[in-house]
Amino acid sequence: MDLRLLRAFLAVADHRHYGAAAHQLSLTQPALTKQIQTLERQLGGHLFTRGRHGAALTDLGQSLLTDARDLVVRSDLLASRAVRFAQGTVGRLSVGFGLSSIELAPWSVAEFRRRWPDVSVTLDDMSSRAQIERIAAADLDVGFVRLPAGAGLQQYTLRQDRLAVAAPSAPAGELGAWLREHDLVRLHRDKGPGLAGHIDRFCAAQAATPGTVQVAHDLQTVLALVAAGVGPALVPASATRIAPSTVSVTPIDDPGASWDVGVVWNPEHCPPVVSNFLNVVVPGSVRAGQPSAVGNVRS
Amino acid sequence: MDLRLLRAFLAVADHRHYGAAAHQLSLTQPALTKQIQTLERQLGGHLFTRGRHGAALTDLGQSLLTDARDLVVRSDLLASRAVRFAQGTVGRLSVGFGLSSIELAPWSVAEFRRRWPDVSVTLDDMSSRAQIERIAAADLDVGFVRLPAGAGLQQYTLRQDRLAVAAPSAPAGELGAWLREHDLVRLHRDKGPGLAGHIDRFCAAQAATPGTVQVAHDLQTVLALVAAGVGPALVPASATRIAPSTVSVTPIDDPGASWDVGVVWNPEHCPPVVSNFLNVVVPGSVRAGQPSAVGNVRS
DNA sequence: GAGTTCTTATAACGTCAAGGAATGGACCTG
DNA sequence: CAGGTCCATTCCTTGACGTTATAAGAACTC
Repeated sequence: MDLRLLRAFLAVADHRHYGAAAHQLSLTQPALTKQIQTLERQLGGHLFTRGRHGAALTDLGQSLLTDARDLVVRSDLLASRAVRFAQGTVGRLSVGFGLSSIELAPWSVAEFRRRWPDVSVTLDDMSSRAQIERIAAADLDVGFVRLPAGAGLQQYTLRQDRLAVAAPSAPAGELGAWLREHDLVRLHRDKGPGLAGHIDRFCAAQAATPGTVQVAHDLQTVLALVAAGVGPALVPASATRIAPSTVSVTPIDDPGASWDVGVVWNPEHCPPVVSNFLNVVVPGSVRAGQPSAVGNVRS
Repeated sequence: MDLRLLRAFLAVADHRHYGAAAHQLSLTQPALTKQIQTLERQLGGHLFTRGRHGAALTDLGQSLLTDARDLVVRSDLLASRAVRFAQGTVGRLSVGFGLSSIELAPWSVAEFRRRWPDVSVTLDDMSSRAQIERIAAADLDVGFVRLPAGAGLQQYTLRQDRLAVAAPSAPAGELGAWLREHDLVRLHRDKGPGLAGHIDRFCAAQAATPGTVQVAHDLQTVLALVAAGVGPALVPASATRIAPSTVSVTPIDDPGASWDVGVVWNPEHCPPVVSNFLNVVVPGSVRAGQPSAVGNVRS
């Protein structure tokens, strides 16, 4: 069953005239005649009764008509959907975000949704480390994470973040000394292994090893505990926004306290939707439209 | 969108191996490679990631898979249905019958239904004249009628029928004299114009012009009126079976009282279902299976 | 790490069928 | 009967498809 022959059949059925049908198909009449003859040979029966008034459908032709139309329409739909999918106009995209990107991800996703409304976007909240693992496994498309991402992945730095002291009042005196005198409210390691590691390294660099007053499972709670006077905490400066007004957040002005935040993706798994998303986040970063092009489209 | 390419795509998707897929398609591997490349070029994206372990579907391939399967299945269905329709294995058949063929038609149709269960048969009850008109207009496929059918139609004689006298008791004496002494219960002309004409001609040949006692609209009623003593009637001898036991039916032994009954069809409109039906009615009358064949079926 | 063995991709070539131009033939119309 | 309108046929060119042979790449083996 060749769709080309079915299209020929439908054209003739519509026009009831070989010449007109051939013109519509950009063919000459003899070519069309041969196509219809081929189809009739394959089916084993005549599709049209030819006569002075042109071509009229036989019973067989009539019985074929609706289904043939249906099939041709479906094939066109299939093709157009596939092309749009290949262009990233439709499809699915999963985006990861976490502590490091509370402000970055939502905006990017909203903008992407506006530009590509037919792509369904999934937002997943998880630690930078988990994002990176899943991106490497091609299980997640892109992520907003604490950099660097690691080998094999591509990244783009969007901005910097740094540690800040969250306490009822700003710490007085030298920071290292202050740290040596306080135990900290901490975020559970699993919820932010990158952050935890960073805090450890920074404290070590300050020659301090503060203990743990209490562990919380999200940043909101950490800040609430700080506000309740349980103890101070080291938090990302970007968390200022979600801090209660009774908590003083003091960014730490030290190179060792800062890190890069950016978007990460897997160059081995970069379908058009991903390229399009990256172009929203970092305009001009990736050529858009046909990143996985395979040559010229003919038909 | 070429179904051949979709089949290639599905084969590779199933086997995840070009060689195996090519074998299934009775192709060599390079040919299959080219088909997939063609499809990928048309869609504008890769369908498979090729590697040591064969070919794995990309997102694009995955998104195409179910719809492609559906389309291919539908095309196969369409083709097989069309072929069976062309062979007369499925389809529609309208059969006409009337007074002349009360016993012939039902048996033929029943037998045909047994042999070709997927053809839906419509039985239409109408006069021979109406059947012939509709057959000539290709509005009815075949009919069981009083012969001859007329120009342009083909017919086959199945048996003879003749007039019979239906009366409370068999007519005594010479028939012509008897006819001249009785008025008749008659069937409405429109219900059996052929029969009515035949009766008129026969009576005229017997030098009788019997009047009309009463007109009924079906044969059953005519016989009931006879049984009720309203008057005698001339009816087809084949009507014996439906006559009440109190009515004596005496076939008339005269060449002028008999006629042929047979099956009629339109040679200009003789799709396979019709040929198949005729083969049931008159085994061997028409070559079965591919009466409207158009050459050899290749694919 | 060189060789082997899996893959898929490419090159070269022959074949066959699709399409175009010209022509034929059947049928109606004036 | 000439002219017009259809579809069918013929002949020819071109290109697409498939085959054979070979390359190229990646993952094992020893």
